Amino acid sequence: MAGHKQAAPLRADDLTAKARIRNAALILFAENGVDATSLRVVAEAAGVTVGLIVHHYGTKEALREAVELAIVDQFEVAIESVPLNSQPPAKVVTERDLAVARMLQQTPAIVDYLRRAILDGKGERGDLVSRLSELTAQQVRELRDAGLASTKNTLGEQVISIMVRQLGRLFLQPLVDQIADEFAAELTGSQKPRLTVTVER
Amino acid sequence: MAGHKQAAPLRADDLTAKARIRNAALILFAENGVDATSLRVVAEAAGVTVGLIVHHYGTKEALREAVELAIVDQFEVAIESVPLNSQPPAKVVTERDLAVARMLQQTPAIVDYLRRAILDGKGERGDLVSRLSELTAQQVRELRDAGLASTKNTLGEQVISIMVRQLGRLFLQPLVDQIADEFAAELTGSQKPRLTVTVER
DNA sequence: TAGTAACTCGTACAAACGTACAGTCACTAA
DNA sequence: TTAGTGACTGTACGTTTGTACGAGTTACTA
Repeated sequence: MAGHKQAAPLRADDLTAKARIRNAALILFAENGVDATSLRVVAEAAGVTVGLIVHHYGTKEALREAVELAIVDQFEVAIESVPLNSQPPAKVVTERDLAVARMLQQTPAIVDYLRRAILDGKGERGDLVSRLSELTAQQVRELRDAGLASTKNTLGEQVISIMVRQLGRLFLQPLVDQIADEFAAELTGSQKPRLTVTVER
Repeated sequence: MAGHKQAAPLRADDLTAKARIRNAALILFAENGVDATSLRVVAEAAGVTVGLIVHHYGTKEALREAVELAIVDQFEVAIESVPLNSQPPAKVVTERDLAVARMLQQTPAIVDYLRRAILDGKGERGDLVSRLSELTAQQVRELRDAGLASTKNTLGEQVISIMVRQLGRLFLQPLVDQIADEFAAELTGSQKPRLTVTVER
């Protein structure tokens, strides 16, 4: 299942038109939402015409699917960049966390897209969130088999803990930033507040 | 500034058509987003025709404004339902928190709408978030004048702390719920996990 | 009672959207 | 060379959207 990924580069200058379309769509979807982004502005951003988008992806929904697939891909690549047996198992967890964090920081559009996806998520199986949860669950199972992750809590609880800790802070940051900007005059000198999200029970 | 509010009831059966339109819009905007909600479905939900919406509100943007105004109104009413001098000042804070929490629980559409508003927030002054921040700031100032709230942290920090603690949990809950549903089989017996959001520094 | 203002409806329209399709170009295989 | 295939363009079409507007109805006032 963890086959060799081609990793579909999200950042490069010489890409096929098909990839340029997908990357432009990710950025625009993340920034303005899928509904508010017309295929025409995607085409313009990618330097192609609307017809070509239809040619390559068929429908807008299929383009969205491709964008989400690319996002899951990035997560997989980041996680697999730290193999299970490469380090003392205690370090694998924190290293993988770091790799994902670096990936998200390098492609902030993914964070923005995820925020919207979770918001609009119809909770259907096959959802983007579902796929990421499954990915996380696999990771937890791996760690358990290696005798590392505790088996005291249920798998579901561990998955929630990981994803919410990782994503929750990123989701709430815009709220913090906006408020911080408005009271910038009174937040003298000190850096912007930081969030921590914890899951209990 | 804290004049007598007419409180614009959000839940009642005998309302003017104008109010029914606003309430239907709040619910539908919250559920599907503003862009994905056509004036025609709002009209149907309110039991009127599209023409009447235009007559009362002019544009869709103005209708959205009215919805947001009604939300801010609800917050004000909830806060002012616990007057400053009604109780020992130590209790005023927790009682006001409770009043707001009750209001949000009673009208969950407000929570959903807020989640979307923060997401799409263009960060402009006059925003919904801006207005709520200002409302919170006023509250904090009142408490400071009463000698209750600490003046050790800046006003901005206190506003962020209050709003994020109050709203952050509600925003992340759908994420937790969706994941919890998918691992329902493994979350045997135990209730759903609970979130806590804290702000540092 | 007459009149006027507000409420409500139904229709109409321009703009924007996603999609379909015919056609052009470049390149490869036979 | 010829036939064919995939990338790519431009136009066109049907649908849905927000908005405009005239006409009918109700309610209140003089």
